[in-house]
Amino acid sequence: MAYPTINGQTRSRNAARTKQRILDAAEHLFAEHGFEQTSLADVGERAGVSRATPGYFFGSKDELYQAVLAECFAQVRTAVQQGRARTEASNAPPEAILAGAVGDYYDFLASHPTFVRLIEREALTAGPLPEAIPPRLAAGQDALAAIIDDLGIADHNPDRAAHFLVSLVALCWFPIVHSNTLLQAVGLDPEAKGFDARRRNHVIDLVLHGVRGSLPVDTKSVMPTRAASLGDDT
Amino acid sequence: MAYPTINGQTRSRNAARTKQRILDAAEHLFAEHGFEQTSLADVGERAGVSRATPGYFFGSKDELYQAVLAECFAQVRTAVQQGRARTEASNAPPEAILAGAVGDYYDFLASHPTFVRLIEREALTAGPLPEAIPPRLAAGQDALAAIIDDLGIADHNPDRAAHFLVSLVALCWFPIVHSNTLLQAVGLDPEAKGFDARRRNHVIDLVLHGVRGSLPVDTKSVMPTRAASLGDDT
DNA sequence: TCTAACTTGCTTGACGTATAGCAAGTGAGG
DNA sequence: CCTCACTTGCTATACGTCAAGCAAGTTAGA
Repeated sequence: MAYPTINGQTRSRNAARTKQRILDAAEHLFAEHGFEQTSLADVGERAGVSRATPGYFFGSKDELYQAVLAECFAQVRTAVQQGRARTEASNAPPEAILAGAVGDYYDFLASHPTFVRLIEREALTAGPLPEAIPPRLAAGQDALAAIIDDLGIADHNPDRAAHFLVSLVALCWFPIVHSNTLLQAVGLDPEAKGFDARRRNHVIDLVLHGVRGSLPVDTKSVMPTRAASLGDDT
Repeated sequence: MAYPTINGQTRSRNAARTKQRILDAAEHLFAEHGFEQTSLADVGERAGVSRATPGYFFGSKDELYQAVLAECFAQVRTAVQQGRARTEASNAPPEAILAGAVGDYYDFLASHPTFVRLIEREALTAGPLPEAIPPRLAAGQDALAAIIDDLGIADHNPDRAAHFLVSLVALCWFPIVHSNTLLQAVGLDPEAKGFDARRRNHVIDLVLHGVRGSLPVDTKSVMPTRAASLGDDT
């Protein structure tokens, strides 16, 4: 009668595991329904624990959210750092490197839709009004700055580089957020086989042509190796 | 002590005006804080009426939201139609037309940030899970489809056109939603003088180069979205 | 090795607050 | 005076948080 569980068995006690389960459940629910729209009870239910356990481990709902965000940003940072390390080790021509980076970024986002949704909500919460910013936003801002720093941008030619970076992110990001609205409305199915490959190539095309101006670009020599190998994704 | 107001004066009663004020207040608050995070009391306060007046005029919170959405989409539709009419009247070359359309679209979004935020929230609410879709989404889907139709897309070569349209929207859309996160992180200030002009040129550049680069032989055929379909659509 | 004392993991109950919606009231203007 | 425009009062519900409690696990001492 102690720890009633799904099948009536007594559950083993394991703080680390439970904490991680709560974190995972929270990440999914926050991404899917937003912060205010997910209750701690929801999180507990999805994690297979009781109402109050999320609060027990994380103190408050806000702190749980912070923890989720932190974990997400940590993922991105390691991904960015890995990508950068690989780039530095390669002797490929700049265009190939750029194409590879764009492709990698696209693949990362496409395989982490919950992250994208989470950040998108974050961006909307950080409204243009100079209201007192909820403390849960600070972490995100800092992490974002760190990532930008990891990318090694912001040194030379800030404005033009910045616009390109924004465009690049936008092109990869947007179809994920709007997969159920705009994409559907224009007849694109993100679930379709090969969609990600086509979209990725389209983005790379746009960015390379943009970077090169009107100069012709040999697209094929620039394709990342992964473009052909990936049929579908997670 | 019936209708206490800001200055203690008796207020005149005017249903239409009050309704519009409530609608405006709701649009702003929904866009700024999201649906769940704005209470009817907030709307009432901002509109200068009492707690329950929004409910009195619109029945329920959901219906108020629907009304807000409907008004927003109506705005977009008229803007799209006006733009299209102007395009049809012009004899400019396809590239100029495309550039003009992109610029118009950018300007519209830049001057309607609440609309952008509203739709962005909507897109996030329409999660990938096949849950029962809230009725408030239906209006958006319909209006969006109508707009696509107005633009005369989806005729020939739907996939390429669709991807270009998505990219175009993404490039204009993204900086508005992420003005306080990514843009700030990369050192771009959307409030700075001339930012919109620079961004708009950047977007037009990217799109034009992309269009030109992807099908270098025949420029006109690359823009069926705009140039070839102006006269006909379903 | 047995067990009693103690710690940690987790649950249930309770309380305060926010809020959507309803119902009854009240005043203005035709 | 009567209807419409609008208000205040009330209720039900949902949720975050706190506190008490209990069981599983751990350590210390015989």
